[in-house]
Amino acid sequence: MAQRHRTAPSTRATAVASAATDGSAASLWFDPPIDDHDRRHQLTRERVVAEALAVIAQDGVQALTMRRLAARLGVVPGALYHHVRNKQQLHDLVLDNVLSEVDLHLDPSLRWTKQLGLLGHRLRQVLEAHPGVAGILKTRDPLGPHSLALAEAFLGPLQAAGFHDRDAGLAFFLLVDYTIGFAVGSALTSVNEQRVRDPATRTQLHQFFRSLPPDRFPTLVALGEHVWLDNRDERFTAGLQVLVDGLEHARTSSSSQHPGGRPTASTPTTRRRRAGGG
Amino acid sequence: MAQRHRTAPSTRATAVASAATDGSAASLWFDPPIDDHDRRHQLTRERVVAEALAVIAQDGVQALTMRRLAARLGVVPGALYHHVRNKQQLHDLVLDNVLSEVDLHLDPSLRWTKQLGLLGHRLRQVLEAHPGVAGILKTRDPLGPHSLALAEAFLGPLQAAGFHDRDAGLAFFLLVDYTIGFAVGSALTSVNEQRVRDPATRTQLHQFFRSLPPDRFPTLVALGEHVWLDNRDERFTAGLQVLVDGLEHARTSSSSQHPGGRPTASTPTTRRRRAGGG
DNA sequence: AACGTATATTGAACACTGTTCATCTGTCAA
DNA sequence: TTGACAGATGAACAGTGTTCAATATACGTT
Repeated sequence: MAQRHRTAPSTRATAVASAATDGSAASLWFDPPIDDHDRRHQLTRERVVAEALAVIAQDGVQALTMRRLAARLGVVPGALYHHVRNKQQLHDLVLDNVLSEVDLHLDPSLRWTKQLGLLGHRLRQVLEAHPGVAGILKTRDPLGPHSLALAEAFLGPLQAAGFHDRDAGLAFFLLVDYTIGFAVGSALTSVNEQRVRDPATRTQLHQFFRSLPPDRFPTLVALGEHVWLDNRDERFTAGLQVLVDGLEHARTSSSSQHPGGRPTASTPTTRRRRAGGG
Repeated sequence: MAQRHRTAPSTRATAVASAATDGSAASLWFDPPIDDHDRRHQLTRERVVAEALAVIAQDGVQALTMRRLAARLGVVPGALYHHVRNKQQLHDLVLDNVLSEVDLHLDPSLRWTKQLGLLGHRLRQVLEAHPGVAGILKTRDPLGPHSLALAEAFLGPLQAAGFHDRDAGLAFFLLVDYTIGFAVGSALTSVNEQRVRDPATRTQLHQFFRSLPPDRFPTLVALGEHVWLDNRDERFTAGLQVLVDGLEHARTSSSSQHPGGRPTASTPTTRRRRAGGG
């Protein structure tokens, strides 16, 4: 009787994973308990990766442990290694899976600056939707298909805008380094993504900044601690805008005449107001 | 006889750490062997941190293990916990120690863009001199004194240049997020700092990029794999330059009239060349 | 229809990791 | 000389990633 509910072997095994929570009431009554028999093919790489994403979404990437993952799948830890070479590969798969969520479709009629800004925002949004996943980028090289597709999406508008090989590459890295650096979070200053929402952490930092000696950190104290915590969205948006503006400025000023030089020259007429005093 | 070589307690214990490899020949001859007696006060927090830095410099931050660190110090693992609360604090101490190497001195007569560029380069240089240490920033909040001093150093020229509170904060984050994001390395594309020098990795990536399907990644294949690996220095320099240019552009165009809006508006006269086709 | 094979899973183990704590010991002060 | 005390010890605990012989199962073949 265990044969009845076998799904078609060719379909994506994600269907198997969602079989228990299927909408049809029939499956609720007639599906045998999964734990009894038929333990043969219930584990798939997709199911492992999906559950890994669930663990990360629930308790962060540091909680993703082979044993815990195996326990959630109702399986012994060693069983995972038949579907995943090691934890590093699991990380790679999770990362590529997350990056696949980035919508790469672009309207070519938009300005290239707008297109790049859109991509940056989408990438950041996806990365921050899976807390901690961006941290994987620190350890692993993202050379999965979706990573490369993302790179292609960035490079397309740049090349179309007139950036040549080297300059397009540099601009691409600038955008991506910034976006990921931002998403990885806590870059020298901000607090970890997971902790930034914790009210205890916020009040703790509040007190911390109020206790700083103003003589050693005058500007820091003057600007206040809100710079640290508030408005992550605004921070990223403003930064990305400045960055794209800089790229546009670089494109218009340098027409790739200096192959080895800097792509942008300092503006000739530098009218500095209040440049002297404090 | 074990009393002779005790250094003055008030001096920085870094001197103790480098006593064995000191330049003076006298210490080489007259210093008694450390391992015999006098195990009483030979362990200090500074010695622990210094040895941790040595381990990181030698085998990377992942090789920094309490047991290994203890073994190198000729001590049992539990002994470390009398000088360091836990491994997180050890990371914090290491990080702050590294950041203390950043030279924060700036010539106020220089343009503010030049000052910020200098700081960015110095920060990156120090971070990449200690491979993997930048990765600590992913996990820990850098609120040590040297981190804050670094923030102060960035904020000073910005404020002097005319950036007001919020804008100065945003610009500061932009610079620091980018620099650290770059130093953390391997942002979506590049290879880990430690691996990028490995010739095997390079040829491996070379073959990998040559094997890519050109129909799916036309721009990627056209640009070639040299974009990935070559000239990290140039990548950072060009990116930082674009970034500072964008900041200057933002400062001159927006005179803080829009408190909630974007600091930079898109250029009104958009002359697009080759904007249509690919 | 029964058999043998291929294979996913098991259970246990190995070598690690960070961390704690009762115990011991060497040093300094009284 | 004695006491107190701070720091090092040794051992243990719980947890980590990973490997591997043995097992049990479903499938393809005969």
